[in-house]
Amino acid sequence: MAELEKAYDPRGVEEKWYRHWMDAGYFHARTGSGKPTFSITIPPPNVTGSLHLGHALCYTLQDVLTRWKRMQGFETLCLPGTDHAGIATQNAVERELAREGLSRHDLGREKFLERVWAWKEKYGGTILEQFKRMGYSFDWERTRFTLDEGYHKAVVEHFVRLYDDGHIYRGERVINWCPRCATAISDIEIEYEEQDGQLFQIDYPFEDGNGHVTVATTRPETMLGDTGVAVNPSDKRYTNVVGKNVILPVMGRRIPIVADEYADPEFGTGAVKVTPAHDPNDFEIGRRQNLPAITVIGTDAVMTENAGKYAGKDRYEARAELVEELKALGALRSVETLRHSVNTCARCHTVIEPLLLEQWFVSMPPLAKPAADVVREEKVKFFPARFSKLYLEWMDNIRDWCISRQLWWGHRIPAYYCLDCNSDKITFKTSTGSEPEIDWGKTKVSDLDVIVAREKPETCPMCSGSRVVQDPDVLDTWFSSALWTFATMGWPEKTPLLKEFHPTSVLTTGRDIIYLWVARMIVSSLYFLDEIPFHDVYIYATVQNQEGQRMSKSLGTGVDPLELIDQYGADALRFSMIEQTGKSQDMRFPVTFECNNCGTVNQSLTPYKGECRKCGSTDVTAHSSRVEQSRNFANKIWNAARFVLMNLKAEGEAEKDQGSEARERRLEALEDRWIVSRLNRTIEAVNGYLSSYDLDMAARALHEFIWSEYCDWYLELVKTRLKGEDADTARFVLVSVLEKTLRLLHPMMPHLTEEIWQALPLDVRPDASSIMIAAFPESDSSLLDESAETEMAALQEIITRIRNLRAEGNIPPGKRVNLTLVAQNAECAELARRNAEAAISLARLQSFDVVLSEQNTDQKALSAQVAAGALFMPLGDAADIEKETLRLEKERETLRSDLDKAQAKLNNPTFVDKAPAEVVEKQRRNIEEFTARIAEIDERLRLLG
RNA sequence: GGGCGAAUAGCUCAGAUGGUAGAGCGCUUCCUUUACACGGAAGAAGUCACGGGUUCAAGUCCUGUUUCGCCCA
Repeated sequence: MAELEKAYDPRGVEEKWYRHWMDAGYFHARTGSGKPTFSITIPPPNVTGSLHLGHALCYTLQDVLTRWKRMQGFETLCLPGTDHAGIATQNAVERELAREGLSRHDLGREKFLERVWAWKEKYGGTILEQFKRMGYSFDWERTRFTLDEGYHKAVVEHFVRLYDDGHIYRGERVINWCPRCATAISDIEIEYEEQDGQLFQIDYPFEDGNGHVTVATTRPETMLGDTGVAVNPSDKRYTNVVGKNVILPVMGRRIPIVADEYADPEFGTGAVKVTPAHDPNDFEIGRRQNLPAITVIGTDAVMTENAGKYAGKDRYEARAELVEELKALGALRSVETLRHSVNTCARCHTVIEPLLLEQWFVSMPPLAKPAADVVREEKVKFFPARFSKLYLEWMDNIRDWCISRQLWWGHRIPAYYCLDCNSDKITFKTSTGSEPEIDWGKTKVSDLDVIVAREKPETCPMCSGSRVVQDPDVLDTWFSSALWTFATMGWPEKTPLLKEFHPTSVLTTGRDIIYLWVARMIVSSLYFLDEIPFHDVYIYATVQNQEGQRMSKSLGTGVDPLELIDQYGADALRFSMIEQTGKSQDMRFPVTFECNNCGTVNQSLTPYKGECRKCGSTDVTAHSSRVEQSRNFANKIWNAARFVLMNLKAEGEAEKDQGSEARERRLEALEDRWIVSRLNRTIEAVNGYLSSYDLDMAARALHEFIWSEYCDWYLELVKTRLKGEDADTARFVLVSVLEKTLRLLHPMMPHLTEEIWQALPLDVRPDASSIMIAAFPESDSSLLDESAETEMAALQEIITRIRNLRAEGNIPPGKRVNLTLVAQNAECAELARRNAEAAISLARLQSFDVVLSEQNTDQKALSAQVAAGALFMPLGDAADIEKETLRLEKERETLRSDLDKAQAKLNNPTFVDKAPAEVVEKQRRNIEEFTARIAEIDERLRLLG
């Protein structure tokens, strides 16, 4: 066994063990093992992604659960993968093209897709490689990508079956259009942003010239497409104008006033302009009232030819000019500034343009019902539970889902059109090439005869012609992610993997994608497999920076965990994140970066590159007091292990023992019984907390046990014994507790625990080639020892109080002093005598006298009360009488106040009457104790004179 | 406008089922003692956001208010 370094250095160690685990195939889940299974399909990060602390938390939690279950003997699958992320990835590649002065249209669909695949091959694996540095035990042999061949088959199957079952339809709706991304997006991919805007009130004159109605809008340019004005049927003000016409200013179009419930009499003037082509609500009004829809803004956010003289102008330019014109016409009644929420694209924050376009939709309500029920019936459980309410509210008010995207990167919709059968309904571009190119913008797809098929038809089933083209759109990325738990396992094939590992055990994810993803996975799994996709949904905390901003690439607040790993090690990062995850709290995780080149200190680096924001140097050091704290913890464990190993080595060879459990039960020494009892309580706590996803509590329990009990007390208590006759037992307990603790800690700090564990003598370890496949400890209640814990607490109090007296008395650390305990009773005296050696050693005493009554007490002494009695530390002339007097008086003061409070309670008849007997009894004991202590102090003060 | 969460030591946070508030960092004093200075010992520090209520007893339960964050419309 090599000599361990004085301080733990994670570098090298982490890499070494990770490679070892990979080579040994420990991460790989086997089918047919017959063991109970535990499975996770990790939320696939975007292929465009690079790791930030939010990911680090999410996947660390999953790795902890996975490692824990694996050690418990489950056949464990943690399946990794990435998501093709339609818009994000296409954007990234388009940006790259733009730097070459090209657009995707310059390349054409096929060439562009080649570029994206090349880009994916180059950068798409980055985040997975970063996961390896975190130590995640994912089954890399089963890594999936949402666009790989088998997965695509599943997506097509998904679409075709839903279509055949009548759940997918084409339709014209006002959808959310992002002019910058040039695609439709779903309702939940828009974000509301508070912006300063203006509210315009515009007069629409009656066609008969008698007055006008006033409407209000924040988007005046849409008025060019108005085809009506709606008022509430119950609104008395407008009863007699319903059915009359007004003249749309500027356009001069005659439009009717209609009665519709949508108009809110309380809001504004009670009359609303109706623009069916540019507002989803207006679209509904238009349908009900038979109003035409006139599109005045195009997909490029430029006014169309229907916008009259504003045709060809940008939407904002048109707005400004139109407002001027209305002003000149006297139709502009008022303008007020208004802070209102504006819909923006969640990806690029461009203001969304609601447009009337033809899209593919999934009709959600019938699908959502069973998915809501499984949560209501707690077949799928949320942790924390309150998130199920959020889920149910959304599911119960579900709307149809727009699934087509006008992108090239993604799963192309498996819908085909025969050019011959539809020749009269298709508009062709005037193309010079031989192949006729369809102008999809001018072709009304819903008029075409459609063939939805798993594979492209060779010939048209109607006319047997071979000129068949595929729908140009691709599917929403979430449409494919919805299959993640089972498509990754081979669905639609009935694979053994699917049979054994689905439903998965738990989904760990952020609350921001409960709707986007969690809900849709439940829907799909129920629909296609008739089973839930996962039993539990564990929603984890959002990681924020010092200012409470969410960590995100686009905000520039993302912190690359690898910077922290370089500085502190992966185990330290893992542990510090786990220990800080709360149930309800978001998690602030401040990190500062110091540039070693220019000295700049700030809280972020250049996104993606990890460069100093000022000088661009990559020689940057990350600092985080949180991670540092866990690094210190790792070092503490390392050194405790070093101490244990040194002492084993001193004997020449390890302890041989027959059945450590049996030996644990025969322990006699207080500290042995105590530490074994505490360990078993910790094991119980850790298993319990992990079961309920309270990983932070589990981490805290381990931290407390290892540092404050094993290191601070057990190691110290055992030191003298290691030199004596009982060294053998001491060594046994020392090493067996350490060994179990390492296994208990392994899921959180995998590398460190493996490194130490492998250094332990073989005969103190379970029979396993790696700690990661050794059994996870189970609590043994027969080893819990209440009396040892009580006695130890008394001993700890005595030692702490003596140390306190030493500090008060300014006694040099090396100086041994005499000490007397006047014991409360014979039992306490016995306890103290039993543990005299420990007290002498840990409190550095010359002598420790235990007596039953105060006799010949040196007048000049410091004193303190403990549960077992009163401690006296004679100081002779060295005592600082004045200081001690002051201290005693202060203590007496506190005691009196405590006494008064206890007395007041007991004087209250209702308290004595109603409070539980034990609570009343405790107050009685308090009074006795406080009174005795005060008397004691009075006596001391008298002696001190 | 509706919903959810948060407010506890200088900072960041813990505090099942109500019974006199805890940790880490920071701070003060002492210590390089043979596992660890990435350490040890001791210590100071809190009207538990605010107002009502329930209760013998409220950081904890109920209710209202304020501030902050997030979600939905």
